Amino acid sequence: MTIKLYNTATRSKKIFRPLHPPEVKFYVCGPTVYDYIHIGNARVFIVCDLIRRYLEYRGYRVKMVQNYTDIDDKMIRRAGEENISVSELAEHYIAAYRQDAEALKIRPPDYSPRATGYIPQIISLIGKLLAKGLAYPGGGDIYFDTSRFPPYGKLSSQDREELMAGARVEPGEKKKNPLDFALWKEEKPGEPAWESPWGRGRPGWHIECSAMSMHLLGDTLDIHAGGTDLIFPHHENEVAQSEGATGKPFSRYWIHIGYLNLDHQKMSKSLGNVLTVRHLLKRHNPYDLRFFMLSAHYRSPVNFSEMLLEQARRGRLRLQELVDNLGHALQTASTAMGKDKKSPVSSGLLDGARERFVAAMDDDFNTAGAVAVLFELAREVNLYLKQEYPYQREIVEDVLRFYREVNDVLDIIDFNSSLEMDQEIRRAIAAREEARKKGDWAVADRIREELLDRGILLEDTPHGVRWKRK
RNA sequence: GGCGACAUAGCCAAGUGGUAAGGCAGAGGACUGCAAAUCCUUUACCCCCGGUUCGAAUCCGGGUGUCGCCUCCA
Repeated sequence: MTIKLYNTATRSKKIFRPLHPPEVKFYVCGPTVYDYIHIGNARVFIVCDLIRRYLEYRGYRVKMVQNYTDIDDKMIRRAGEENISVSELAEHYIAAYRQDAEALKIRPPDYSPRATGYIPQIISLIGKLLAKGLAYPGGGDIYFDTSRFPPYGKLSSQDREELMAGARVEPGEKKKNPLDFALWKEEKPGEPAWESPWGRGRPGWHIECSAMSMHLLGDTLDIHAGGTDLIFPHHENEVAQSEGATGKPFSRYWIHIGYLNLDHQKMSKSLGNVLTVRHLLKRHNPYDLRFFMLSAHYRSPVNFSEMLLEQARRGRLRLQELVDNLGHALQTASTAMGKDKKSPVSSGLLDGARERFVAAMDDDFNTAGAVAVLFELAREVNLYLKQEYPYQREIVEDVLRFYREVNDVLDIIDFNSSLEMDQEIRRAIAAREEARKKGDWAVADRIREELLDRGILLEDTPHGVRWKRK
């Protein structure tokens, strides 16, 4: 097993070696549940799910944790605007996230902790940092003292001095140093608060991830992932808190997923160009969205537009067609013994494709390369379907099995797209066949048109009529 | 200002030393009653200028351009 992955911490691609193979401890920074997730969020979650699936495909046992941030400034502000409690807001958007994720074929993680469910662990972690002199009280808040943690800035390759120069100092700050960040915030009127040894209050943003990941996965994770914008300060701060408290490496690998822009612009509330998954799924197929995401490398920034999605849709259709056609071929395939040695589809061809698929994916999850392999194989298989008849059941099944196998990882093809043959449609098709036999093209074409209007597309193959949803 | 990423055909996109995968769109052809699907053929001065090398899209230096982070944005 030689998967290579790019580690943000070392800025290089290295062979992946988890601490205790075959187990992989994988933590993903999940959504702040103050709104519906947008297409950019979706990219992160789709990619992380893909990484998990691929690691499992390669024999690892992945223990995956993805949190919900259900208490922070944005949550409080939003709840205030909607005039509901923070926990009501959280419940609503957690449920919404689950629906969206399921629609996008994102498998649920093994654990989905909420920050508010880990207050005791957070308090104990802060206590440890205070005891070690890495944190200090400022007013009723508790801050992490970045000056006491020399490696600060290592993950994001930032120099402390430079960071200091660029840092903004708010008036009325209770920090000693502009880079210090809040571990615990003193209670403010009307805001949720919990008891702690240093008064009522709530956790800062960064501490929750450290507390939850270490509690569920242990002091050292194998992989920690999130969007690139989390590198600094969020992940830098997590490293400081966690390694400061335990003295052990926090995560062996850091994976950061590139940004998704909308018409070359960052999505933002102020520009009013936020595209939610919910909105997109009304008009688009989830497989098309997934295929779009996976057609570029996860680290490169990608642009999103209706036109690009349409382009992706047509490409994906090629693979979908292939699988549909194979399903159709299976209906007439013979069970003749022994494979035709001269067949363009030999088991060697499939093994070769699998090898190249794995090689691409092993190389830092090169999904674009992996998909290309599927296209190349598709051409060979189409050639077989075109030239060899009757089809041999064993060959058709082998190919289908292969696509099913890789699709367990990528999930870009719908294997349940064939539908029940409706009585009425069956009759219309039979009537059309009758007309065609008589050479009555006008009637045949009219029936085809009528079915097309109803979304049924007919294809006259040399081996019988096929129909599918348009 | 600091840190970092990226620049490959009309479009999307792989490719880290040996004269450029794959997809979309386009053109031509085959198949078809016509379609659809499919197959075949076809489309690249790899941003610019230097350097290293027998040889560079790929390494090094410089430039230009786009973008991200440094503001609790995925």
